Amino acid sequence: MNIGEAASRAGLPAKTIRYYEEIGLVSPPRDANGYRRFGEKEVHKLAFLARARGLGFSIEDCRMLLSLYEDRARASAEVRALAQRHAREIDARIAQLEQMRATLGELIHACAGDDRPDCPILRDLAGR
Amino acid sequence: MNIGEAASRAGLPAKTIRYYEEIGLVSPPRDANGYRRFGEKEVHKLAFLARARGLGFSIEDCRMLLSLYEDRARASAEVRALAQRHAREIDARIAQLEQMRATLGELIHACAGDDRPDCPILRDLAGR
DNA sequence: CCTTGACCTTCCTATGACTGGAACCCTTAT
DNA sequence: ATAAGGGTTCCAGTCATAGGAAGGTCAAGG
Repeated sequence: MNIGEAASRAGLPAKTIRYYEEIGLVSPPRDANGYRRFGEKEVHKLAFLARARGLGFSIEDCRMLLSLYEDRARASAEVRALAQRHAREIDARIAQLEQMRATLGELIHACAGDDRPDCPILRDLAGR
Repeated sequence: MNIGEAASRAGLPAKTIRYYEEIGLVSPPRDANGYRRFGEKEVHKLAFLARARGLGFSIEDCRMLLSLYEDRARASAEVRALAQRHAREIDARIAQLEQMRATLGELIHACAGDDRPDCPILRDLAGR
């Protein structure tokens, strides 16, 4: 199948698939006309990537996960460690966003939000 | 004062301040030797930017906030609306990260993480 | 006076993970 | 013959910086 069908089956834009080829995540063979040819295996790999990216793994993590996936002898501990490291990063990002959100919430709460110019949000930004 | 001191007072890298000048967020005058000269007002503005960025506002939001800040007649409602829009975006990002985190947590939980090759994480990524 | 070291300047490149667009080729149907 | 709807490459842009090279400026010390 061509890139368009592979894209819709894997749930990735064709552009992204070309990019993944460029950085060596996939290497579909070419037809005589130069078109990339995708088999089930490649589509499966692309879907794997789409899901891993959907879970927020970086491209380099995905590269690692793919190679672990293709290594039938690897220990699940390695995958688990990678996932745990990633989970901790997500936790940190959530914590940071929640901190922001809390501050923002206080400011919004304190601001009358009417047509008068006094604004605690700007007052806070201007210097606490 | 020169850029170095302005940077440490505002809590921003000098590189970032040059960038902010490039995109028109600040316009410090120059000394005869070509050095940027920062007064209290500019440093204050930079600190304002640092705090707004720290709350996750985009550069364009910051530009807006700055111009609202400098408009003594603006209604606080406008600032409040901007902050609320931003808060909703943060909420959405938190929700997305929490969704990821939950899935990841389940997978990690299901994975023995030992030296055997069977791994629910990879099995899930490979296709549910 | 000269040098040293800490500043400052501009300009160019890179990041991550794509996205958009131009210019051009291939295939199929009308 | 042509038009539509694929495909191809290559270049530029995104966001908000960070890193580094090459060179100008300044105050202090020998």
